[in-house]
Amino acid sequence: MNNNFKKHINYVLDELKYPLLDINIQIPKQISHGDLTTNIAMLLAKELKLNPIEIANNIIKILKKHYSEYYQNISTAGPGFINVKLNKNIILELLKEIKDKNENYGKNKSGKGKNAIVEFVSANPTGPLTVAHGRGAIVGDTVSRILEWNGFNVDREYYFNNAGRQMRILGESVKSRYLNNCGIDNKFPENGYQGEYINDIAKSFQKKFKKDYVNEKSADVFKKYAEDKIFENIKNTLNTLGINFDNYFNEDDLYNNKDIDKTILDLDNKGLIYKKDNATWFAGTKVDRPVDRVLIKSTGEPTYRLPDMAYHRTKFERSYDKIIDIFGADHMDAYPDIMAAMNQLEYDIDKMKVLIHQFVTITENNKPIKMSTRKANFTTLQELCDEVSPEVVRYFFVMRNINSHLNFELEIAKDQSDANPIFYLQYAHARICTMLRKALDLDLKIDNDKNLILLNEDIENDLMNTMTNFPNIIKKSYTKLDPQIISNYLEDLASKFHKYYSAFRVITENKKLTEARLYLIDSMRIIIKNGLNLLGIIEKEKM
RNA sequence: GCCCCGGUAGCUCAGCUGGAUAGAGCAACGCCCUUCUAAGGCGUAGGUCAUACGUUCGAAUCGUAUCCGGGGUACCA
Repeated sequence: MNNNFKKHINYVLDELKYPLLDINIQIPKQISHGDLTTNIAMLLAKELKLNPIEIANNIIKILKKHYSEYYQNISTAGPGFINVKLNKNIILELLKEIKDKNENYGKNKSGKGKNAIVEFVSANPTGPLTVAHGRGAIVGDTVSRILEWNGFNVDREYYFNNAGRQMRILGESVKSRYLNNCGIDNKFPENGYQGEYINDIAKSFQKKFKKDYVNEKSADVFKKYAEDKIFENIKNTLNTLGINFDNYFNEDDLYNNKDIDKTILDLDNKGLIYKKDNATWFAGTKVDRPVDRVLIKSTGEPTYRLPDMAYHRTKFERSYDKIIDIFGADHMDAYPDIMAAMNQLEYDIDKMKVLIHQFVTITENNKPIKMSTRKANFTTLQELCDEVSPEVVRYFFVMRNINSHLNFELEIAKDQSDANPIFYLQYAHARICTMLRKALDLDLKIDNDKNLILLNEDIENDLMNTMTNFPNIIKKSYTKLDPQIISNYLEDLASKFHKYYSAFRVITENKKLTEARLYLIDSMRIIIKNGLNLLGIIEKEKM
């Protein structure tokens, strides 16, 4: 309905020869203010230097002339708001859409025929995923789902590097533990990975190969073995959370197919490359970046920035219409250089959007747990999923704004019964299902749309307004690329439902009213289900 | 130093493309289960929206400055 109101206002502005400003439609906080409201008259007042109330009255006059069948009431209020109350039959038509579209209700086609790539997790296979990775994983997957609901074809991509120093240390760490376990004294590598999982991998290696490799000079065998084991572990964890990648992109490919060389060459042709102190530099300062950066070290090894640039190029070359990266705050510094480079290489960087999520702090009994893959003390994402359910984990990571630090109190997350909003949503869904089951037992119809006009309580009107706003919420979560919008909406909807449930009985002696209300709550069931599914959570029919 | 996030009720957070009386949950206190699931609802109490100045008819929301917390600032990823 939002959209119709917007269209109508637009038409009126045109007829009145007012400037066509961006029209902001809202659902008023107070029911008494009507179903929809706009502040357009006040915006125009500023523009035209006229009295806002007068402008509002002019708009209302034309609105009434053309569209009176849509609105029960149109009025101006306060400093110049235009409030409308919709005609009942308009709302009811919108309500019927919910059941018609069912599991597709809320989806739109704005991204139809367009391809999006979402890169997330991208953890190198040096250890199990930590809780900190979890935030990126879940935000990335949920953003992908939001894009899909808005019609995009989405590829989820995981970028990784299985070469380089960290991986070498990983191999050496496993080798050292293996030798120890075989009774051979040796020195553990400096900065080696100390986690218990290293020893687990070493033991598994020993079980498979016995003492075959005690005289092995290189650590490569161990590295490869560890990589496979760790990737298996990572994929299992992601699978637990319902996250599946379409593509794993190996950084190594960029070397093999010469993309790295080509990127340096092309940047050089733009005059952005120079040599200094035996290293190859990117002249960031020429393109509004604060400092120049080394792309190839004096040792001949590239820094991470270079393959990152070459990698992002492939995303543009692969013709994606939308390119989204999910990073943790610790990677903050790299991407503006990459954007600058892409811009210089004449790619349309408006297609690219980087979402930076802030840190996750894990506390246990209010004491922070330090997390480091290299040190031993960290909580893995898998452990967390095992302690609570994966669904609780998903919800926890999405219900906070990604720009805010997330305080993950283990005690609360482990406690399934308590202050956990996910149960509030599930409970609403389950309550509806119970009523529907009872209705079926009583041979009542839940699809009878003949008596919907009887839905006349304030809270019923409020519910219908909130429910039919769901498609707009999906659009908003897309324009803002913010999963939190969905969870906030669902909590609002569930709260209204629980109030309704307490205040009114659905199944009563009055059959017509009962069937109208059943129709209403079944529609609500669909929205809660769709919203939860969008967040990767399966609805519960019983609790 | 510079860059990026955040600072809203005792705690955890919504609200931030300026709008009508700043909202939830938890914790506290008091009510509501003969009636579709009390994992719920209702009520009470709790606020200098970090601070100051500015823009505006109107600022939690925008701008500038300051303070506090987190992150980044490598020829590490």
